[in-house]
Amino acid sequence: MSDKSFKHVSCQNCEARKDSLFSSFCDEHTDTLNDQKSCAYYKKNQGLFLDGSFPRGVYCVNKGKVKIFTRGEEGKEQIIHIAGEGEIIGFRSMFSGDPYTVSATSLEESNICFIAKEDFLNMIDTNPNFRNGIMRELSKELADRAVFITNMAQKSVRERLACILLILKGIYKEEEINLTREDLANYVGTATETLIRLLKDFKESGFIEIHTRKLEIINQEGLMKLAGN
Amino acid sequence: MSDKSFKHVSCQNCEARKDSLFSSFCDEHTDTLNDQKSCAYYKKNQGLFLDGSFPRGVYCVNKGKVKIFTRGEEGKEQIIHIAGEGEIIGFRSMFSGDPYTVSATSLEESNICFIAKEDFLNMIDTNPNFRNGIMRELSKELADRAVFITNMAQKSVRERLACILLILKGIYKEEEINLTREDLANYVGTATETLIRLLKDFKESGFIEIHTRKLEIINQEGLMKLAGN
DNA sequence: GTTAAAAAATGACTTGTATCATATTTAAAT
DNA sequence: ATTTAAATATGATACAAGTCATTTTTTAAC
Repeated sequence: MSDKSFKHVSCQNCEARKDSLFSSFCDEHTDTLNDQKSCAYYKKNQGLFLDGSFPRGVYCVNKGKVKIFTRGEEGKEQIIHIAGEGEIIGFRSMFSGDPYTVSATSLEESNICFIAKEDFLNMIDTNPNFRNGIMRELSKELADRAVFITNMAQKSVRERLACILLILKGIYKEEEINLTREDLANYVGTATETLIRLLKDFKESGFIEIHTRKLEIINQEGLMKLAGN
Repeated sequence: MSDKSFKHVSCQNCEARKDSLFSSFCDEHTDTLNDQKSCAYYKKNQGLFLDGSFPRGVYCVNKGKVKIFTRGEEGKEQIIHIAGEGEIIGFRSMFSGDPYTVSATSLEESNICFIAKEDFLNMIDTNPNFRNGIMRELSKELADRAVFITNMAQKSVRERLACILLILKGIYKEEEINLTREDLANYVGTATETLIRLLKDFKESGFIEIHTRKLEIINQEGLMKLAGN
């Protein structure tokens, strides 16, 4: 609604920071971060950055959700990751000097802060703790993507949907999962029609409840068994 | 053959180092590296490390090829990457303290050096150039894996085989591609039988020549067109 | 050189999932 | 409230690719 109300968040009191790579910052570093960051409101489906453009800095999600995706040959999206509160976005591209290889778009009304490239790189250089956190995060994501590749190669769409719903449960926590069928299909890696049929099936099997667009997981155990990892 | 003949390679004269992240090392650093590294011969299909075990250091390929893979639910391998000369293997796990999430096995007779974790981490801490190289490499691989995921989700097996053959061309250079049909299938993410049928088809279409087990690409243009990225 | 084992190849069959067409519901706009 | 557009849902059909069974070829072992 009111853009203004969203705009000014202080890093010192930021709830999201506690779950972020900035959580280890001392008071002094936090003050500096707060001075350097700018904060912006994003409405639903607003782009943060586009594949091919050059990175000017990193983004940190204060509130909301952001999809990270690539586009295949015919322009079809493949969602690689959905970032929630506390996640830093786009730092992979900080180190290479190359343009973005993925795009990022808000999935709902979001409040997202921005840190300029030079400030971010300066943090990396001067704060070994932070740097280690970033490297750990890069490694973790690399591992996640190896699993993702393996799931794509070896699991059925049905199994992959179970996997993704569990991942989404971790992101949406107590909230209901709120994605278009198309986005969900583009995350699972299937056709929208197939996804819709499977959701119906999952509902009838008692795994989920469907509240119009929103999904609620009601049998996590069952999904885990189906997902198989 | 003779294990001994393989064993002692000096970093100073190492051809592979020129294509590696160690290429920027000054003479002094190279001498230190040479003192710290140990060198070992691996016969074909010998494991370097296994998923689940704890990393003690990193490996650097002097000669040969190494497959990096995960295992899916029923134990089927999914090859994530094939490392050639000059590549450093297993550094992702250095930063997290977690066990390996992938396994690594030599694909042919190989000569592979080893650098202990503490020595490697010390290089990272004291050599900003090297550290930046490592971070750039982590980022690059992250980007590669996003593309891999998208290809898995959106391309046909036929298209994926074309992609993988082009990647292998980049790794094997002028050598013929020398992988078992099973390994190749586990890279493309398909059944071995399907892969064999497609290879025959590619041969009949004039894309490749098959010399028993070894593959030679004779129409790179055609494969690129088929692969579509 | 002969034998045994592993890898590669081929055939027959089945099925999961994509595609295209169309209908219905929900959300947005006037 | 009505209209329009977007999202969701369902049905019918086709085919890429998996699975299982069997044969042939290659490699390794003795």
